[in-house]
Amino acid sequence: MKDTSASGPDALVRDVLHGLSDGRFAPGQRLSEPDLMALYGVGRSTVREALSRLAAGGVVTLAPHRGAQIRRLSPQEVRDVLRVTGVLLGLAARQAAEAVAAGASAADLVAAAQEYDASAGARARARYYRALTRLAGNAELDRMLPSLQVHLVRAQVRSLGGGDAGGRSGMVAAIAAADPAQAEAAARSHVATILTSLAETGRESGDHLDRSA
Amino acid sequence: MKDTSASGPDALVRDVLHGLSDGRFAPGQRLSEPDLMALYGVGRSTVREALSRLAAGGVVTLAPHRGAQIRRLSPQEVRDVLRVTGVLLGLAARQAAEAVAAGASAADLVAAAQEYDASAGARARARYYRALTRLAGNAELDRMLPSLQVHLVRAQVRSLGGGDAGGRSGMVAAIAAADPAQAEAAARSHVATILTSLAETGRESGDHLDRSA
DNA sequence: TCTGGCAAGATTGTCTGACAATACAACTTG
DNA sequence: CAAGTTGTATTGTCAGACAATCTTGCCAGA
Repeated sequence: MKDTSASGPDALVRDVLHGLSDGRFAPGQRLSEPDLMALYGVGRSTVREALSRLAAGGVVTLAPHRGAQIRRLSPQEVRDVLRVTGVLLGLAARQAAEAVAAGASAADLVAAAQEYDASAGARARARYYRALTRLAGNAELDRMLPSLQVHLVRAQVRSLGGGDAGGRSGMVAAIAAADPAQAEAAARSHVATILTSLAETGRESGDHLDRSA
Repeated sequence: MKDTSASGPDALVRDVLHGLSDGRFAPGQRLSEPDLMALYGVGRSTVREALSRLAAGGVVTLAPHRGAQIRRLSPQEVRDVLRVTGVLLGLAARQAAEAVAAGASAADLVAAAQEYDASAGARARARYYRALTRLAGNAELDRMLPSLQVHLVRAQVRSLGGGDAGGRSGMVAAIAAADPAQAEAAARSHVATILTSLAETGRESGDHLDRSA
């Protein structure tokens, strides 16, 4: 209903991801093929392809003969995702700093980071990450990072606001200063901070129970 | 032709992956849907689903209206893959060491590593990695590591034999000794060694020239 | 009343056939 | 020989169909 601009399955995938951000889709929700066919006005092939891609990206789980549902992350899995995110972000930061040391400009990244700090929107975040991975110039990272379902983490733990901009800005500063080791360390400690703050809020406010189907 | 044991698309995906190991499929090779239909005796839906999964895993590239072909990695991309592999392997080693420190047994991992050193076969390697990720206990890592196209790297650079068992054994030793930092460092230097040796052989024997578009 | 099994319905997995859209190849023509 | 045009092959998507499987509600018996 939102973007009908892209080609078939892509539009569906993107809309589900957007829907995750703005609350139209919730973790645990079932996605039956007939529903999606009616909702988007496409055939079963297209729905199936889109679900397949979402499953490959880890956004939905696809149990045989039981359909697809938006993946719900246990607190343990959230921690796992964040740890993986940490090292990959660390590598991205390191390679970005190396690129700056080799003469690349960090201007785009700095600008995107500032914009992200200011708006804290999904759009700004996407731009920020894109600037980072582009500066890092690692195609493989580019392929892996989105599949790290930051979407899901965010959708499930609302407490992750725009906070801790300090850790991020420290990382960006290290990149701009062309200090690979420092950049990687900053990225890791940034994610580690999120991890510990997450553990605290989880302890005091209880975990999220979503009213699923 | 090999495993017809699994359910439809899975069998196809696995056979293509196996074919990459034993040379039946080569990077750059085109995979047209009619051919695969005839080869495996399945319908287009199944072929399409399998290709979709392979593309999601980065094993094949899927250009619109131009079909699928097995992805060919440029030297640059090989380096990218290896760097990502390095940090992820490092995280796995770290978490495995943490698990050992928390009381888990590294016996399975040690056994699998020895077996791998002895046989250097694909089977042993798979078992070794599985033992490692299971010990690490990080579901996300488990999901990401296979999608790292180490298959492609191996298919493209033959020089990656069973060599450098030293780096691996050092890593396993650090895990067994429950030393997370050392385990991660060992994993990284292990992959770094592979990377530099790769750069050398590439320099002396000429790189793979892909007449790509 | 509660529990266990059973049947009906719903959903998915896969196949077949079809048509439009696009890319690649060969051919014609100036 | 070069440029444009046509033809063919392949892919993207739809529609319908059927078997396999899961889920749900119901019924019989203790």
